[in-house]
Amino acid sequence: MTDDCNPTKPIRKEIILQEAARLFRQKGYMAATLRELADRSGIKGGSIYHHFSSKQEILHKIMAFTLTNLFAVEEETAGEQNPVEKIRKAIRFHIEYHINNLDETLVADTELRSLTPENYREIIDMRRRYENFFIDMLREGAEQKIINIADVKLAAFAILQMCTGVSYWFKQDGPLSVQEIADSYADLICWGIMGKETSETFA
Amino acid sequence: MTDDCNPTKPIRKEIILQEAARLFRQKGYMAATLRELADRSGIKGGSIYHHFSSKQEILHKIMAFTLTNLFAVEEETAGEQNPVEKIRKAIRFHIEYHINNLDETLVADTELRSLTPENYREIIDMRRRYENFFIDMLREGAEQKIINIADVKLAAFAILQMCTGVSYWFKQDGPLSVQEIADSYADLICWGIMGKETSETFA
DNA sequence: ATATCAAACTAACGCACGTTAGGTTGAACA
DNA sequence: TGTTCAACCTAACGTGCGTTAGTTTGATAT
Repeated sequence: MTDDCNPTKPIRKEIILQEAARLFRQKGYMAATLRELADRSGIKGGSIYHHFSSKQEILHKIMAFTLTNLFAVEEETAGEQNPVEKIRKAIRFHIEYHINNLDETLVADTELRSLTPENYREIIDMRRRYENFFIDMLREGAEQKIINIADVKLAAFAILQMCTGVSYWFKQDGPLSVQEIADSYADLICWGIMGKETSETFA
Repeated sequence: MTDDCNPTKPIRKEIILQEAARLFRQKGYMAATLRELADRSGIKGGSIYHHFSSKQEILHKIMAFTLTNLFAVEEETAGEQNPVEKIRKAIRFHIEYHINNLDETLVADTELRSLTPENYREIIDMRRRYENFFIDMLREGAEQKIINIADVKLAAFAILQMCTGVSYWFKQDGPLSVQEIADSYADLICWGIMGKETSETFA
């Protein structure tokens, strides 16, 4: 009987997934080759197929894993009654997860068109469920007259697009911490460029 | 002497560019083949090379053309003194151009990594100039204490990301007009989800 | 010691791609 | 009528890709 906790056993598979996310992010799924992926993972080209049945499976695994993790936003915000505070928490979680998983989240966001029809349907469904969670939060706030936007669906798309965008420009050696960025985004979304204090001061 | 205004003369080249933007948007630059592009343009595969020297040149033309047109935002907002109104005008122009040129703008936004190094340098420079225009507008507003954001660069990235995102979800048969969408985005960016009236009412 | 099996290797397959060379067409001009 | 030339076609080229088949390796279990 082998030791299930043997750390060398399932590691190669995870290295491949991690390197695949990095490579797919840099070059795009189509331009990335399995030979380069194998090289970065420390094995030869054909050996990828001992761990995965196809290039497509690797992409699908990355995207499904990422979206599954993002659904933790539901537990993360479960206790919050105030709609605005709930949205703030969700935004913070979304941004922090994206910054902590730059490669995977960017791939999940940009490579939908590289999925086979079946995989596409599965992933787009998960995406829609995730979007709907944000739409529902906004709708709740709008019904309670706490937030004031004309079209909750449009606002949800706009907000998610904005927040997901950190994966594009964030660099590890930047001056801002993850929390600072997440808070800046949450403030911007809640109060706009006019800011909370400004709005109150002016009125 | 031929008629320079002959409408059949330069048309094929523009058809190819237009179909290329559509095709690149749908499948991505790498996954798009010149044979399918030719087919959609009404000619055979090799004939593309009578109009363009390479697939790469087609991509570069689309991106350079799009970014050049976006710089019209400078003239569009030139007369405006109030920083917030200037930003509103810029946002409206950005969004309207994106909606009116969905394919080209999305390609220009997502295919940077498919450019050769030289083309990449050229396009990324144009992009940075465009981003700087927005950063400068925000800085102006911040210096005049009219807008209230901690990090103008971060805010500019976030705003542009949000606005560029319309190219991803906009459908021609949707219920909202271009102006309604542009105004909703401008309001969201200026006042946040709390809205202008709400902020003033609460204070 | 021997058998087993996951993990890796090597070498090749068929295919589709970007690109090229050379030929065909048909309208414009002399 | 004959010449020219842009626009397009056909057929092929070399390349590099995802994938596969068969083999080697080395640790573990009997």
